[in-house]
Amino acid sequence: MQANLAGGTESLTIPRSNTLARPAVPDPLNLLEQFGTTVSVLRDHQIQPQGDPSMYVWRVLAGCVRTVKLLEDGRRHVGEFLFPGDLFGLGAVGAGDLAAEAVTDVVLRRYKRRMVESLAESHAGLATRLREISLEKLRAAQVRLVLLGRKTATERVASFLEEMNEAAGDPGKKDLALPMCRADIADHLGLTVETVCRVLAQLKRGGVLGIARSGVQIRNVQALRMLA
Amino acid sequence: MQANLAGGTESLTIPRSNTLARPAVPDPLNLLEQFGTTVSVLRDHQIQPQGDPSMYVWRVLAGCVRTVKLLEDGRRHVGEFLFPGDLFGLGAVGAGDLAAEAVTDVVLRRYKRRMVESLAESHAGLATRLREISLEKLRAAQVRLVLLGRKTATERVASFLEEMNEAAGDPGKKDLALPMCRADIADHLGLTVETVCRVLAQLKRGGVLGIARSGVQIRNVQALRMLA
DNA sequence: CGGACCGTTGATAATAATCAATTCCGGTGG
DNA sequence: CCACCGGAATTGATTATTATCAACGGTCCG
Repeated sequence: MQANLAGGTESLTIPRSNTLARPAVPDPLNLLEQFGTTVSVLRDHQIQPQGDPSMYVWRVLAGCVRTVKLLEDGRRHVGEFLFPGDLFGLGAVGAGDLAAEAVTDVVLRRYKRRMVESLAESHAGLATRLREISLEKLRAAQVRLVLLGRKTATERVASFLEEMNEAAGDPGKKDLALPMCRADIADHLGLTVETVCRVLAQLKRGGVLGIARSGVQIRNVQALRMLA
Repeated sequence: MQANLAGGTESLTIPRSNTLARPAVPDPLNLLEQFGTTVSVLRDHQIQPQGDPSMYVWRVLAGCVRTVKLLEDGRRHVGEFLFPGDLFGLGAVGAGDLAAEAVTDVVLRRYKRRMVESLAESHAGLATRLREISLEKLRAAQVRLVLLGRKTATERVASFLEEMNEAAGDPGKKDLALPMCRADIADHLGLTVETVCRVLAQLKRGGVLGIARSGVQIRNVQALRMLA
């Protein structure tokens, strides 16, 4: 299970910006572009191993990435799902000794950490932007701490679907693709696969969702928000 | 429940550094010092309310602070405990719409957010330091996500005690003061007060701990580490 | 067409929550 | 200084939620 490198594929659309709208102003992250390398990784293959000193910072161009921590006894934790536009590996792969793996076939842009850091030293705008991103991730982590610490299984699943739906943008569309498998979702929410299935089934019975193999149809946005 | 301001109390020792050793080099955080105001807050009083736009960045000089999120239905989550030397409020009070409250009587140093940010713009060293701190908090949050998502009650309590013990420094001393009440610990670990008590009692029966009202004595460091 | 893997559903067990007393301190006022 | 009050801590009994164990169905892929 190693990363599969590939050249080519230079320009790709990046539909999802991981912070708020930022219209005309050029994103300081673009400063990195010229120093990046494009890398492709096949589905379920590892991008960066757990416990690595993490020489690189990555940006997702296409596909979906998960960060994973495997405990000694086999328990697994999925930290976050990353989509096009998202950065990871800023601090020990999103911080905390996690591995990064491709959920789907993935195209990534890779930057040398040293280079990113020296560039940030000399360019205040970039440094600020990186700090913003870290804080945004911190904020997200805090929200998830509440989720894992105090929410029920149903609330967790509902919150997850909401989050994925917002990440997908397109507020009109109610067909939500879920590229990750149930086990990934379970390990992300601190539940078991079975519980995730049961909650989904229950939401379906309640008319809130339609369920397909790799996605859901949101039939009642209101109800979902109430539950989350 | 409002913050009680107080002048005076200019210089205090700050025993705990919130990152790794940093010997002769002057900490860029000291740049902020001249712009800070010292504030005292009484035990259990609020330092900053939940949902505040958070005009200030704070540093703990003495005492213990908790960040708290109260859900609509009364469920409570304690984000982190902060000790002398620790910074909070960098992004919406440690990020994520949390309130900050004094666990004990507390002395704080307060800095205007705008000032911190403009200073960071012009001083790369400070910007880097702030980014380091954010990443350190992010790392800690990731570890806690695994804890809340995948660990048992016993593992959570053991991990918590270890963490507090390390934070307290002084690796020789085995008497660990716990300034926060059981409810704070429970809400930090995603458990109930009763479960925390029961786990502590069980650890005591196993000879791992001695228990006092506001602290524990660690009798078997090995065992505690195993459990965590 | 077959097989493996993922998802789903069912039955049972375990962990932690909830409900309910009771005890233990710490602080206060007599 | 001591008795009392009140909140926090502890312990016990029971319940609820979710995990675990097990079986089955469907679908995608070779």
